[in-house]
Amino acid sequence: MQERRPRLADVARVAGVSKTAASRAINDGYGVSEEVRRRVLAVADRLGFEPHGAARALATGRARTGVRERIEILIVDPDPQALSAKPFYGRVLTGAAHALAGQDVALEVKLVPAPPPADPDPPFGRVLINVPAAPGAAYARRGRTIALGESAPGVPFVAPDNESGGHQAAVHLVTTGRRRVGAVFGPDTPCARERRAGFLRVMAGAGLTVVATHGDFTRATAYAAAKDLLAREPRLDAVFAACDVSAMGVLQALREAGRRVPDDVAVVGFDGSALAEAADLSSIFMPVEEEAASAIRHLLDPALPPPPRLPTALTVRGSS
Amino acid sequence: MQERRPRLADVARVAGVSKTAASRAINDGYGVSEEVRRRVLAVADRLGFEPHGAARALATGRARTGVRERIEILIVDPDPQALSAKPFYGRVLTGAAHALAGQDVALEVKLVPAPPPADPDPPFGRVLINVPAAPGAAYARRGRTIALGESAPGVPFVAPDNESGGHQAAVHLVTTGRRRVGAVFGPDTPCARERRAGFLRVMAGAGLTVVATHGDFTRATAYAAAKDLLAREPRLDAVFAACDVSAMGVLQALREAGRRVPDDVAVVGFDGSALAEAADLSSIFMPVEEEAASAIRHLLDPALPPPPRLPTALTVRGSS
DNA sequence: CTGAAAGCGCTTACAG
DNA sequence: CTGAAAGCGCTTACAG
Repeated sequence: MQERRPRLADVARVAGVSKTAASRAINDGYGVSEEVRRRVLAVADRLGFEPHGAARALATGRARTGVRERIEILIVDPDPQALSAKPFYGRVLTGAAHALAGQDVALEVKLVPAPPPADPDPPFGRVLINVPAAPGAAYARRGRTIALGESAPGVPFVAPDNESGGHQAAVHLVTTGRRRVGAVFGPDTPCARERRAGFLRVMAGAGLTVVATHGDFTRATAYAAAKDLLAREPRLDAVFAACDVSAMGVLQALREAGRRVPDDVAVVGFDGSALAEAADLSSIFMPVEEEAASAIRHLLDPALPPPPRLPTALTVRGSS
Repeated sequence: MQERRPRLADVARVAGVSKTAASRAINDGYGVSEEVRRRVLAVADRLGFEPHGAARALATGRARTGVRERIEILIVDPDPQALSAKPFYGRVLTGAAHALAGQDVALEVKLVPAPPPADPDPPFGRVLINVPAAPGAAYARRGRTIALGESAPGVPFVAPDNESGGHQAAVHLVTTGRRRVGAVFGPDTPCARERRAGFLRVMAGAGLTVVATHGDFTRATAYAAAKDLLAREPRLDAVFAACDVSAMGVLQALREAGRRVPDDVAVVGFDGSALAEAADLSSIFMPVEEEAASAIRHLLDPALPPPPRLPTALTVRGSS
């Protein structure tokens, strides 16, 4: 037996009123006698009536369907395990979820290995992460777009003040008396370059030269890099790592070399993720949650301009 | 000037054909001359015509709107920073995103402090995380539901074989010659109890007593707990922690007490998250991604039964 | 307060 | 191949 889904007309008929009255009773309840309202609602409930979203959307002119709007977090990362391995993404989702709390806007997560082509059904808004190229137009068909970190030219973005973060790390090391400083910088990306610039500016100002190598934000590379630094400067008394994961590799290399942390060598990471907390690692805190929340707020209300660079903060823990 | 969105009628008029022809040209392209098809498409493109999803859904009778189906990941966690702090959730999203790849089903993330009441617009399917009570009916109105870890009675769930995981950790420690074993177990939850049971079963079998305390899966508590264990058994040569974060606290307490890891004391955690990798911590790997993927596959196709307990695996790293 | 009727934008038998 | 017309289920002026 066909269980036809009850329509508004069914409710109206059973309740003995017009569709108009039924509709009003079910919606605002305005302009119907209490008596009718009660009866209609009872019938609707008994029949299990659920308004047809599409029909309603069509009638009201709310262009998109009756379904909630959604904001898409588009994560472009060739590593299929990215969401598992990098705390960054979880933090983004946290910030986004908070900014969306009570908004009745769905938060959709999309994890793709490469920037996708145009979307046939664009969302209300989207947050781009790691979208480097210049697809510009492809993302502009509907809704607003904002990136986390610099993206294609013309795409507004929000980012932490990396330069100042590097600055803070350096000041911390210098003011705590470190003089033979090493650094494992990141790859050749805007954010890594900024961290590096801020760090070196202070060191240069303090008249200190830095034993430095480039890393790729991974533990293994940083581990090898730290061994290299130690070989080049055995009296090393501090290491700045461009991210917390790198810092973990540095810590291990130092321990294996018999150096005590922080007594012999201080270590400062960058990110301020849960990893730093768990490993008792001093780190430059990046306000990732706040970045994401700002991005969402901008999407929700374009009148709120994308914020300028968000401030980082030094968190001193047991490693320095 | 009002930029009215072009309708099918506009396209038809400009192309000099009927709405019927225009519709066919735009949709299946079946039953229209090549000539007309081409012209209609050109006009549609020039006018920037985009079919109105709701109207289309209404006309075709596809009950739900024209929008993609979605699967909701409902994370219930009183900690608003949960997504940032606990790698577990990120791993769940990774597994879910993979299982959904190429399915045209949206992955919606919902982070709430407490189990929500019934949903007015239930999704196609949902994955419950940390939903303890017995809301049963509230989640059953539409779509299927599956939980990660035991949930309300009657709700199917997928979970790792925690008992066997505890077993693996114990076997590892015993077979590598550890004899004065300590443990920082978890709180009074099914999964922590299972890990504990598996661990103790082996130890009892080996005739070893375990110096144990209860933890709460946090670093701070584990840190204190480890100090306590050390006080109760100074010759401690191994510690099992019920999760990786706890293990980090244990590691610190051991280092501060001058114990070398793994030479003096071996440490094994539980989770196998990125944290263990970064900290070079031996750990029982929980197949979280796989759990989530299985859950999604079940939602997508109920014919695939919720899998039985998924196997855990020991990953030996530098701490044991 | 109440209801007949038009209309939201599209699809699809049906007849030509 | 082509098009006039009905209809998807709901909302909302408009008139009573």
